[in-house]
Amino acid sequence: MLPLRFIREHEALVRERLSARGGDVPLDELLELDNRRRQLLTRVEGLRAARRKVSRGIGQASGHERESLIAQTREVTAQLGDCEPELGKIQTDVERLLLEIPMLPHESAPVGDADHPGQVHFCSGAPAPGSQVPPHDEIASELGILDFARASKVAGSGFWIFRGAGAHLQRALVQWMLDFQVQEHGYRELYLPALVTRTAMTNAAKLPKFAGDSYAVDNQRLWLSPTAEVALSEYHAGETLDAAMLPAKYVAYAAAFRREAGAAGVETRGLRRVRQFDKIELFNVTTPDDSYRTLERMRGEAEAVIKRLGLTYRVREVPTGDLGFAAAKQYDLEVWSPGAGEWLEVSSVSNCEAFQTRRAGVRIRRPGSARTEYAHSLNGTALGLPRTFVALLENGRQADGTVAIPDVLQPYMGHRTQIEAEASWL
RNA sequence: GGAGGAGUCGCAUAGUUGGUCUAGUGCGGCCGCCUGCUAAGCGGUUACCGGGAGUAUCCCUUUCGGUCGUGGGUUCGAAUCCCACCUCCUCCGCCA
Repeated sequence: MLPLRFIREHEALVRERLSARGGDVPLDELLELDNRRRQLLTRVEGLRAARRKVSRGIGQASGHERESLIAQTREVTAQLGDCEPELGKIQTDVERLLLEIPMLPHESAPVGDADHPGQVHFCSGAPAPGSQVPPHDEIASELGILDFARASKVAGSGFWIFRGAGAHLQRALVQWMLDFQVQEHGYRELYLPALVTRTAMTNAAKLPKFAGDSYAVDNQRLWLSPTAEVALSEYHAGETLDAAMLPAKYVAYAAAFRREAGAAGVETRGLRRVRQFDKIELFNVTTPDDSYRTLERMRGEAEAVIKRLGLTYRVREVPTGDLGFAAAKQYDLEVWSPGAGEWLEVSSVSNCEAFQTRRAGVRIRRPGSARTEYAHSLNGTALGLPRTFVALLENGRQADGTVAIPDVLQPYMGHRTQIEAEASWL
């Protein structure tokens, strides 16, 4: 969240930056409440100070003097009773509104609405036109490695079951992607809980705004993690980190759960939009002056995965109207799906600056300095598994119907070079 | 799931007949003094959030309020009493 004082003191800037995002933000209501809050607070604090001053003498006093002092504080307490409840309500409301205000877009983020394609930053090569590749779900069912019908019996719509080489290929992807980030880019691997607290969800800025997009459990006390980013951003909550040890680089393999309410149709066919999917998440904690350099580095670390898999891809510099709630700047990485004839987002890399760390209380202290400041946090996918799987099937499909396995994955697949049709399954 | 115990300013602790707690002490950290060097010693300092004021753009100074796991309650007044919840520890039960 944004600091209230910053909003108050830089109202024009905040208005301008938020308008680049579009959408309604309750800024007027917030500022009005804050004004009232400060008036009341000054009054309440004055009364409390007066009460404390008198109250301190009661211990030593006795007799009439004591009675008189108690009567005085009783009077002050009565006055407090008139304004403290209102102050409490206002503070609750201010807090609630503050949570609804998104991160300010960075000045370098291209201005535009959600339908704006953004700026295509880099393209590894134009997709081959007029391709005859069937969509991934057809390829997969020919091979017998993917089963939607049975998955819907088990869990309803939005799920799938991998069989045989399909399951193996996903496992290989997970293993390789983790090893790659650890070995090539110096990441530390974490394994995280799939259930996260309401507090973690709120601090990561997934609540209250996006409550409807996630699954709640145990009377909303816990939530099924919609992304490993939630657990990762809470990992250092309440800690003051040594700035000399930064950046902290974490990689985690985790399932992500999303309700995807109302999503159905051609665009969601097959594996493209599902309610449970695996991904490899990158997360960095940095000093404020290093976060934009880190953003570029992380984009490169995610791109490297796509390159090694030999996929056609592009990088979108996400326009202000399409930024994530907590993101000041964001890159989306998209791979080409020849079967569907469209770009599929397989990664999103964001700099959230201090938006999450302020909520979670992640601070840093620089060597030799007594004071602390908020760290910056960045998250990125590298990569989302199902859509990567789609692209691998469609790009790797060979004339005989088999699918070539990328070189980097072969060691993880028992040195097989291709996937053939699975035989003898029930 | 059941029964006990515990949560205090980085760490360790003191603090329960409610008011001299403006939370003490030790360790660690930081600054300084002393000192061929180091160690020891001596002195000082040591959290976070928020309001006000200050020739101060979130730094700083000062003042006030809040924070003793979290949230309520009792009271003129709560670290201290009561209730709920959270976390950890011990034991029992159950379980991959």
